[in-house]
Amino acid sequence: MQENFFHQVYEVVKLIPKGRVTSYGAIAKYLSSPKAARMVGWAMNNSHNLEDNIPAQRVVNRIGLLTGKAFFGKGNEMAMLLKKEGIEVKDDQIMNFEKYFWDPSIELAL
DNA sequence: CGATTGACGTACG
DNA sequence: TCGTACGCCAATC
Repeated sequence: MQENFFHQVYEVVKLIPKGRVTSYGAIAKYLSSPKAARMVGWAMNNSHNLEDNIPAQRVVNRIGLLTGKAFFGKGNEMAMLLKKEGIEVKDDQIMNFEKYFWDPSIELAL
């Protein structure tokens, strides 16, 4: 367990199961900072600089929109990765978002 | 070193 | 119900 907010974000993101997605707010809320969703996004941006492979494609905004797809390359690689995991993505929007939603505050909290 | 921005979300008018 | 303001913390200008 790390006390750094950023590091905790990375830990949670790496724990996201394949074929599931979560939101910045859900992670922020899990870290006891519901309004710190922006920091989660920032962490994802910085994650590209990390050696660890952070599945940032599984992290989207609260409505299931792939807001950060532009950071995955020129094409819609982010949407493609999600589709490969069995997630339905239409026009950068995850279909049945609630169905694929993975809430750390529920899945990890005991 | 001070001000602004940023892969968001909640609160308030 | 819709629109605007603020908070979160670090990085960048």
